[in-house]
Amino acid sequence: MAAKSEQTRQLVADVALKMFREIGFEKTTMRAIAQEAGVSVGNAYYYFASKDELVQELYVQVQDEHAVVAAQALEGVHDLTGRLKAVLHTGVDVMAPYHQFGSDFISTAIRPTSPVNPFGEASTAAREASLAIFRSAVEGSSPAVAKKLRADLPELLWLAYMGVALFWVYDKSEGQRRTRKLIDGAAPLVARGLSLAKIPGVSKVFDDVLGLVRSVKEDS
Amino acid sequence: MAAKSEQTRQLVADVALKMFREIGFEKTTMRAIAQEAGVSVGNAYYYFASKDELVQELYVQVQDEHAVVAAQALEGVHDLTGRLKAVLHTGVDVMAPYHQFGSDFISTAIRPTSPVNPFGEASTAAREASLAIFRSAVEGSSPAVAKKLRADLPELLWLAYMGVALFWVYDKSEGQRRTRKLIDGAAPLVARGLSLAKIPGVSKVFDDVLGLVRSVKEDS
DNA sequence: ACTCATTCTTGAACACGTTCAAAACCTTGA
DNA sequence: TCAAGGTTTTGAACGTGTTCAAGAATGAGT
Repeated sequence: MAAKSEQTRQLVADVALKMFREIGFEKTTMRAIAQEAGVSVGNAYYYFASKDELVQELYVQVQDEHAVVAAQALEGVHDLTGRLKAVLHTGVDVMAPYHQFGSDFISTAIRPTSPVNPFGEASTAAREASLAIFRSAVEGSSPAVAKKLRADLPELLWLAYMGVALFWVYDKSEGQRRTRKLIDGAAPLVARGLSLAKIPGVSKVFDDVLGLVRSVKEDS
Repeated sequence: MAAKSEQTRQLVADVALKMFREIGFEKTTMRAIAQEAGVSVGNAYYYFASKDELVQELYVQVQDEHAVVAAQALEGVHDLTGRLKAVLHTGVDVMAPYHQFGSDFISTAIRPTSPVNPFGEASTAAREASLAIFRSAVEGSSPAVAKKLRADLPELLWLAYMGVALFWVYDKSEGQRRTRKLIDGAAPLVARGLSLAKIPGVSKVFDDVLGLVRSVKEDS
């Protein structure tokens, strides 16, 4: 069976994630991971081409958990404000154990060549999963979001979520109180802002924003 | 005179910045800098506590140049759209020689403990200088920006500028065409969006946005 | 001119992420 | 049972950023 190989891989990943959580990114050296897992350094590299790939492992795991928890939190909530709050708060929830790790993570993730980069190739699956959460948050809301916004909104919200995550990393208040405050304040504002789309003067601006987003996105 | 010491410092900095520009961040090793400058590795570290501090040197220099060039470009331009474009385009201009270096720079800069972090302590001067540019762009515009927005707008625009810089780093189109497009599209939209503040329904939302920004900012 | 403290400079040494040739361990087929 | 071929594991070695004890150069006071 191929189980032995997979077992080693899992062992290394588990040990690494545990150490990331408990002592942070920098102190979790490849040598320390190997020693703690009872394998050689080279063996860890046989399964993970770089330390970054171990971070990627963490990223995927956190995203998966977010998908599950968010879906649960969305049940029975129908207004957009509530649905946004649900998705964002659960997002912060699943990241919480890694807060001290956050800055190193982002620093890694932001590099275009990193496997963890949320915009990059290697993270396509994780990004799609995350996008799907926002799509469901938007589509399931009643009263419904203006039709012309519905297509692009999930992506924009996801982008905003990246911003929230960035804010969270810098948030040194206890329990990241400020991030919670930001979410609670911003969610209703987004919902109200979107409802302004009915006002003729505003509608035009919205159209142009969407047009710009699309044109910049397509020209790649 | 203390000139000899300052001379060595400048030499190291100049060599480092030149190498950053020409061969990128990673290939510019501390050993290579030292060799090229004709000093020992330890000597470079006597003047710069870390490689990051050399990046900080670059950051400050680019900001200084931006201040000069932007002030020039603002002359004779009075509408907010034009002033925004001027500031943003010159910002991209001064960064241009470092585009390939950008991702490493941002990856360094985003770490809260880094001297280069634009939100951090060590960059206070550079950030203030950059903020001043946006303040002057807003204050000098006619027709004037709504009074209640005037205080907070520069900081928000600066934040948006950080976003533009991030976009620019990822922008692989030739000459960063897409970033230019984004600026040209976004500047008039911001101006038009702000003019909506007069509409009663919109005004309330604006107030709440500002309230949220302030409350999150103060609670630190 | 001669101290002596301060400033500047050196290069070996450390821990880190990463690589790689070699060894050890399977698994398969006869 | 054995040999062959593939998979997994090892640990020494490389280049990196960084540190530091030691030495050289400088300057101020006598």
